[in-house]
Amino acid sequence: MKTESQFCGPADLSVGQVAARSGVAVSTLHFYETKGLIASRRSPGNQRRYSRDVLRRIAIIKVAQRIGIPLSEIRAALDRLPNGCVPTAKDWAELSAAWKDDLDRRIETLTRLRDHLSDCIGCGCLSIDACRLRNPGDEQGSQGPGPRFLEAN
Amino acid sequence: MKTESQFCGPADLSVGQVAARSGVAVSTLHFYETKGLIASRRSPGNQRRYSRDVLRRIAIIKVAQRIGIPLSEIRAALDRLPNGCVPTAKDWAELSAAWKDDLDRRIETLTRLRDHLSDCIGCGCLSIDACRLRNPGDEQGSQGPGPRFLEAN
DNA sequence: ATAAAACCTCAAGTTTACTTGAGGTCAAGA
DNA sequence: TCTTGACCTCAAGTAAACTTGAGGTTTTAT
Repeated sequence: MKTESQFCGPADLSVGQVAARSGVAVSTLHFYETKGLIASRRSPGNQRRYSRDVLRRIAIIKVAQRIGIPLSEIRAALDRLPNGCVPTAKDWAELSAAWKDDLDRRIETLTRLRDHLSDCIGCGCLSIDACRLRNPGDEQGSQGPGPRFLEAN
Repeated sequence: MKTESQFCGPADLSVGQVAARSGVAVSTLHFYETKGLIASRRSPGNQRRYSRDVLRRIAIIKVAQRIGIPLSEIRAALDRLPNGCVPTAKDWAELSAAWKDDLDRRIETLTRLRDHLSDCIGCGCLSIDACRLRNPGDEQGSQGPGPRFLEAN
């Protein structure tokens, strides 16, 4: 409140300010920086200074995370943006369109799973080789972290 | 193939056999056992012996995982079953009904997110405080592992 | 009787996405 | 000036769900 530049210009933001405005912890901002998701300049005293674009970038990151995109992919997507580190509305349009497809696929997968589940409720058919629920086929359903078990058939 | 008991009775299974039939790795079976998800008897030589029910139990675990239920909850659900360690068709009906609700909720959340995303594609509205995408509200979207950031507003 | 395949235990490693802590620096108000 | 509060850098911890490895025992097939 006190250090905000009087005229509402593009004054740089400190980590604390970015944290407050974006809703992510300071430690997370540090972390994102090490992961190459955001960047910062330094003040004479070696403190991080962000331009306001970082807020938009973080917004994009958070949306992507809610969709279920891992940080590595988010980073890759942001890296592919032609406009350096300032995502434009057009960039956002492209990203969000791609991610929407991703989301569509996830929703479809889960919906299919749900339908099978409905079919199987109460039927007791959960046999190892017969039930469709047991044999994923196209439905991947991998969204945890860590090494995933590769279904080997 | 060779050691299967001749008459197709309820002969106990070794870890390797369970692994082969269920599609999960031996190490995973060990792991599930330490987590209390499955149980085993021991042979005179201290090797694990499973009754066939374990296959059904594993089937249930895998379905639940695909739905997105964490192992801890799966364990809790299985523990709550009245019938000891052999889930009956009725048990399965109850579990799957509960999990279907869970799945329904997840699908709804993602669908809502997708709709917002569609609204926002190209509009460039991704401003920190205005956009609905940025302000989760009811949509939790937490499905990663590890400590989650608690949205503090 | 043996050799090879399958098991056993326990400790430690892996990935993702962060957080916590220690030990020290910078900036701003009283 | 001095005392906070905000920052900085590393290193290490956390949680989930497993995997890998070392060192040793059982089974099983020959």
